[in-house]
Amino acid sequence: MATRPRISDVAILAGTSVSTVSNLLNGRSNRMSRETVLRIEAAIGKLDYRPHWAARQLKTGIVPIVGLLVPSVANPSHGDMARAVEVAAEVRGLQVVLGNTLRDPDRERRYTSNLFDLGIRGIIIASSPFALDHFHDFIERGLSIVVLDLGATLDGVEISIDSVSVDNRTAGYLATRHLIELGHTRIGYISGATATVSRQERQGGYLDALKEAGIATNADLIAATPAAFGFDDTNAADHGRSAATELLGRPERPTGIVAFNDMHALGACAAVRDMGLTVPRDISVVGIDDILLGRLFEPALTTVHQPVDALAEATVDLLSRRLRAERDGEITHIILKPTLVRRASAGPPREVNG
Amino acid sequence: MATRPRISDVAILAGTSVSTVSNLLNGRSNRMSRETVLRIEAAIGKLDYRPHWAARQLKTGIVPIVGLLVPSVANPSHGDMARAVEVAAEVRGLQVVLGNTLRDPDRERRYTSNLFDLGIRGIIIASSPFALDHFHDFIERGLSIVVLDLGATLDGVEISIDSVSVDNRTAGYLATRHLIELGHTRIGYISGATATVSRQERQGGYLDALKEAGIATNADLIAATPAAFGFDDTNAADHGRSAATELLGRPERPTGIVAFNDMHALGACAAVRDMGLTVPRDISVVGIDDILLGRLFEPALTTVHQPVDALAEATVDLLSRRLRAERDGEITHIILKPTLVRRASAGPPREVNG
DNA sequence: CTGAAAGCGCTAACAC
DNA sequence: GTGTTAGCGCTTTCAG
Repeated sequence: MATRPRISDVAILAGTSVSTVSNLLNGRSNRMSRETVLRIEAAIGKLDYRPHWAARQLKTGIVPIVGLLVPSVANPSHGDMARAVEVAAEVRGLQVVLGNTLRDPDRERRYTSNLFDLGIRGIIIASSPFALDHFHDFIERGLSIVVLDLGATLDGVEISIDSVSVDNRTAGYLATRHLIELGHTRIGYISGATATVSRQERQGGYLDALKEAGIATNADLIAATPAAFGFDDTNAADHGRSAATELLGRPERPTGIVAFNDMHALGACAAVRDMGLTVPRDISVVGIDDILLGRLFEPALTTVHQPVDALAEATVDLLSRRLRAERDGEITHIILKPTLVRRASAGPPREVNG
Repeated sequence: MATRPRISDVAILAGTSVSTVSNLLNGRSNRMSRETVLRIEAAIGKLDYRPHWAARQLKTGIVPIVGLLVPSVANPSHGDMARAVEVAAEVRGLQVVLGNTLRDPDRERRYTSNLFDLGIRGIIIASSPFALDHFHDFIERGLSIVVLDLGATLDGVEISIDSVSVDNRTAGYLATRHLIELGHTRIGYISGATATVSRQERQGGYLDALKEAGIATNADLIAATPAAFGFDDTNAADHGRSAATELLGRPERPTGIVAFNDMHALGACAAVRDMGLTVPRDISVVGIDDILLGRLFEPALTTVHQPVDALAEATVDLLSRRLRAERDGEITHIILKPTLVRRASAGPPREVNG
């Protein structure tokens, strides 16, 4: 187990001092001659020297790691988001540590606290949390947070944390308008048990589209699983199935369903089948997210695409700039546009069909 | 931004010395009086003192973080595994840092190197790698590795790294025997482009079952996507679909298909539909893994269950004991038993049916 | 049973 | 443009 080279070894080999090497390492190459730079670089290469992060951290307080809090990576859409975040972080020399919060504020806090103790000063919350209060003291102690997947408002008030998200309202709008354009007039909206901001927004877009088309909204066409149904993110599809089953059991059932997300949509398709009906012949279903699996289902899921890679990229960029203190003060909200992806789960309503 | 309490603050408040506090913190409470212990604990509680990890690491070289390398968390089965590993690690006070390797040895090495530089000395490789050579120098430098999802042998030779896996051979056997018991005699086996150990093992179990039943094996009934088809883990279902399409296009096509994993099985179901056939009426499909999504599909996937939580638990336990140097020398291979889960994607073959 | 003191490897004043 | 040096917070010998 060869002992690793230290900065002093580099200095000796390069025939210079430790601080000069340190200066170079920290981007202050202008303070020394071109030749010195070359000598030091040669020495670093020769010794395969890598700075000791803990030692550096002890001094600077900085760790090249960011935390990523997701409800549950077991949910394919979060898994995909985690993958995208990791790619974006990697490019910037950051490692990602993962935490599944199950949307439990206690877990969120415990995780954040653990990460904070490790010296981590940047975390990404990849879900729209119910509230952010429980992070406030960490923020005051120097933690930077970027929320991924959240509108710019929380409970109607402007939030004071950087955020990146897709335009959820437009997403709900596009999904709904697509059904309207296909000829549907009785369109339902389903979601799971968790009252997230994005859910409200998507529902808002659904209502917008109906209004625009002059279709009266109807509370009977909106269904969500009850809170008692359990944790939404691990079993999102079950939530969708349950909500859709309820919706379809009501009088004057809809001919088309907009689901809060693709997993719910997939569950809704299962519910339609459960009743002996067919998608899209009897009931059309449109999801939101565009997860990979949607293409695999029969029928392939019509959905609204969320630009996952771009979202992740923007999020990590925002966070890493915060960490490098390049941006002080001003809160940034980045909102990306979703796009409709027409596949096979939505078609004209049956009445019009025949 | 209140400055955090240090060990000396605790010592002062407790009316003792820094080293005594440190001794207590490091489990050497026997070196001091009961009273001292109490006083120190009170002080720690009062100040809400938490040791500074970087400082500790600088001295001890230990970081309470383990790395987790998966091919791609975007793959639901890996996502679920990552979730399980994280839960197991959390219990032991360990954080998990995530890396998607895409099964690229270069990426595996780069990741490992990054984590090593951070002081991380334990990593879990949650996939059966092709080879482990590129980890050897890290192991020599003190890295502990546990491979999750790998048999005890690699290319037929006993591997010298701790491993935990399901009994892949039995998994393949159970899936195949199920089809045989249903009356199938022309049974195919499909897998993706990556020649992992687990794939070979599962295929071995498939062959075992055929042999046991006195059914001649037939190379025409085995299909895998070509390497050129691209990365298996992100698009596992596409691989399954492609391999199944090929298999079903051959003369004397099988009446039942065993897929290397559930994603492939789901892809195979899609392939069956592509041809205008029905699962399980025309073709039965059995997967291996038991991912959550399998229950959602129509028909619900018959599969072989892999005890994910137990696997993760065993893996983290092994690793954390290595890290605490509780186990020296002896290599451990833990192999857990899979079980068949009968659902709806496999039934009697059509000939027997009518 | 307790405490003083020497670093772990690095950074950033500050002095030359 | 380059080098000296005082710590960052902790652990751990080693003396008392």
